[in-house]
Amino acid sequence: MAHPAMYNITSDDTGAANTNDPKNSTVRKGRPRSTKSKNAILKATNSLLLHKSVQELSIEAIAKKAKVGKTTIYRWWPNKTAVVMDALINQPGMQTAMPTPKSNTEAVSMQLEKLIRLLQSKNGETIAQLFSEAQASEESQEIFEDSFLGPLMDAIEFSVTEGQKTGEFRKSLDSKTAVDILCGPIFFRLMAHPSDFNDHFQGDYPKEALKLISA
Amino acid sequence: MAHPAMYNITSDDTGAANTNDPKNSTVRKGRPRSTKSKNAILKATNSLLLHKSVQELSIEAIAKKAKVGKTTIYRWWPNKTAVVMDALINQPGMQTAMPTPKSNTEAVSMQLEKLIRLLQSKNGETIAQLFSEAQASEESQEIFEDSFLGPLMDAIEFSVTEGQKTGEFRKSLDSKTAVDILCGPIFFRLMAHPSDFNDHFQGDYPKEALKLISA
Amino acid sequence: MAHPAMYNITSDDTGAANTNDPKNSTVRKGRPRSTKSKNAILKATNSLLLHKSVQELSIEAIAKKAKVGKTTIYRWWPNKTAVVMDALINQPGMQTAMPTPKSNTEAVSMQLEKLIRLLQSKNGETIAQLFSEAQASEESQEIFEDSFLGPLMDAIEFSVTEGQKTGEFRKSLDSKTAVDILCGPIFFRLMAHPSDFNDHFQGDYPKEALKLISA
Amino acid sequence: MAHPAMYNITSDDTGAANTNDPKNSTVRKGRPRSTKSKNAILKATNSLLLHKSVQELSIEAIAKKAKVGKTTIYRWWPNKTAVVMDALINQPGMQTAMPTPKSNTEAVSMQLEKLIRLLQSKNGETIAQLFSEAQASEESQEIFEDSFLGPLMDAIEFSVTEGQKTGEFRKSLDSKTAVDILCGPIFFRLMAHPSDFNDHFQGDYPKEALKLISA
DNA sequence: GGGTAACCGAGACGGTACGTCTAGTCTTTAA
DNA sequence: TTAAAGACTAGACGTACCGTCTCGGTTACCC
Repeated sequence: MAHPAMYNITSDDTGAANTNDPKNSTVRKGRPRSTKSKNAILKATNSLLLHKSVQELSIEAIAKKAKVGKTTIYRWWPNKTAVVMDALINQPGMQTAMPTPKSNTEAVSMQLEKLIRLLQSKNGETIAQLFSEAQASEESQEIFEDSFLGPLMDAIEFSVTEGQKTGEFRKSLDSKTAVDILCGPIFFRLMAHPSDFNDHFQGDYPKEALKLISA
Repeated sequence: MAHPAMYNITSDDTGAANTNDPKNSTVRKGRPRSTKSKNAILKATNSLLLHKSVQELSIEAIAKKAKVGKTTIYRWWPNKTAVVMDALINQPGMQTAMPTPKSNTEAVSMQLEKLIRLLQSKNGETIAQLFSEAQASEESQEIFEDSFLGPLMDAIEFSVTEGQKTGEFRKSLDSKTAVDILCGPIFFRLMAHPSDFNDHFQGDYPKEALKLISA
Repeated sequence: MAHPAMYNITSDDTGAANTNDPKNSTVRKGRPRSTKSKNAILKATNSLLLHKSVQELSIEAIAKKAKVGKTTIYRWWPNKTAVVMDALINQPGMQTAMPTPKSNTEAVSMQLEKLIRLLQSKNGETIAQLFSEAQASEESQEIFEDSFLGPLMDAIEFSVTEGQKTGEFRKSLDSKTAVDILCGPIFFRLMAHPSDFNDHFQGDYPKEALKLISA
Repeated sequence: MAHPAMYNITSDDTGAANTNDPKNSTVRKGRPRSTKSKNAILKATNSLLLHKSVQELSIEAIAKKAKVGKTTIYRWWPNKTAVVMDALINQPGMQTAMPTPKSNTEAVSMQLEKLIRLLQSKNGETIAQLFSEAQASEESQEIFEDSFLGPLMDAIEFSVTEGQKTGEFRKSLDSKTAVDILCGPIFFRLMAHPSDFNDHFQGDYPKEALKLISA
């Protein structure tokens, strides 16, 4: 992963390296990355996503809208998926914290509900499209996994294994399979029947899903 | 759906209209569709899919490989998804019949096993890519739904509702949700962790899945 | 020139062969040429020429407008130039006879006036475009020469040589050069400054031109 | 005339704008036009014209031969006519200067001879084809007029009016008509009887033509 | 304060593929 | 045999983006 900024989620790439610590081994010479340009790019991307699908989006259009050179985009993100991923994550109200749960059952339930809520928003469509982009290229796959799917699944898997230890969930299930059983139907419905997604999944599914894995 | 051949699956479009029945109101005038070209196109598509993803595939490349004019492709299929879908379905050994099951439980089990087997082959990747293409355009979505996903899901849903009537499966589950619960994890793993797909899903999943919906 | 109808001007190709004389050695078997189609093609061509240039015109468009198969056109005319040439000539009021002139001077004058009148009509533009088409292909060149330019120039050349014999025109000029001198400026202005064509050429030019060659 | 380079003849478009004058309001941003590509395109065009007519020539073929993207051609020239015109003019030995004439009669004679010499070369055919292209489209017409025909005719017209003032040429002729009379026959023979062009026109015509307008 | 280095915008570059168009040919049924 | 209909191969059209490059300029750090 040679890209300098690694398109990672929350870090403020800019300026961080140019601290006043003269011993910092990663002192950056030259003109620092422009926060203005970065923000313009992410903002333009989000704006374009309101009317276009990820697939319809072009780097060229983003650059034009953001009044930025194409090279500036390519310098910091390896491909479209990375830009969109970053734009998505940097939306306001994206990193809402969860209240600490009382049990692992409650934890999983809350996590599923959060996921469903996320996918029901306008962003749901975009995420489905990113998931799709990921099928086309190894590189996009990795980004989607690292930035979105991985953390999400890891958190759920953690709660599941914990719940298995406490006896809340049955141990016969492989924890990874359990996560597939919990999350699979959600993504599947999102992608296969997007119009039905909101209808039935609202409050019902998490409860139902928990039954599937509870002891 | 204005396309003449409607990219439908098994029908032999050619010659069928020019029967000996002179009263046939749909007598086709003009030169009939060339079976040779049709086959060349489907064959070329399958051949190219061995080394390329659906997204990398281009109509131009298919036309070149099949020694066919681009217009001939555009005349009969509305887009790439349709061509690939058709090519996939017209592969040898694609329409294998299933033995009649003894119970609805067995029926669902067999259907899931068949699906998993299908997705484990080289075609699995292609299907995942078609599913992805479907996210990008309404038109592709429709084709994928009509030609692949719809029939498959309908068959499973039928077995599920039958099983609910006989008491094999619990009635608390909406039949559509049940299908999502059965199929979702399969597709999810295929797309999210393709490398793990073969490992764990072989024989285990269908049994496990059945537990989820059985009474 | 293997084309059966030879796209020649005035002959009524149709029916002529299928006379009632059974001993006619050139009896045509099979379905006779359709006069209806022929007329439809020529009419469609003329109609399309009202809004399009010869270059913009396509065989396909003519066939469609005339409700005729493309093959029917290709069977009887070798190319677009031939069709347009034929359509032009078969327009009503195209073969107006000239009154017999009193002198060769008058003959040439009348011929030039007729030519100018012809080129001033809507057909003038079309003729310029046919002249242009002729530059692109040998075949079109031949058709334009045989059907339009040749006869016209021959007639003028005849009058010129006659006039040279009678002493009306000076003999120092090669008769072919004389024709170039008489006609060249007309065509040149038509093609180089079409907008100025009508203005100055109306009645002036023939008189002026005659001075150039008169003894 | 929105095209940046205006396909004009002799100017060296490249770099010219980036002079050392810092106040130059037309500072060129971005990567400058590639002289290499420009030359490759013109060279390829000339090379292809040796074996093809202008009409047979395709932008695609030029791009391929010049190893250049099609867009690079479309960026700088509005159409095929413009490219060919530019290629023609940028040939070596195209802008040969004329010796200063002693009289207007001599001037016109020299101009006509130069024109005939030009049209007798391989370029003659190409020019006839460009003249033809110009009949088909308004845009091409303008380019041909501005780049070739206009300057040529203006120069001759100037000599004619001068000659009329000095009494060398008769004043009864409108100067524009005079130019048509001088040049028309040349172009007419070139286009109507290209095979006869070289034979008769060599040295005879200019003298003959001058008689037509001399006092 | 001059030098060096990485950044920035703008936009041209070689390419690939798009979906449309037309050419001229071929293959069928009907007249 | 010709006509009509329309499918066929072939290939150019002009456009849109791709990811790279090449300019003139800017903004930091370093000596």
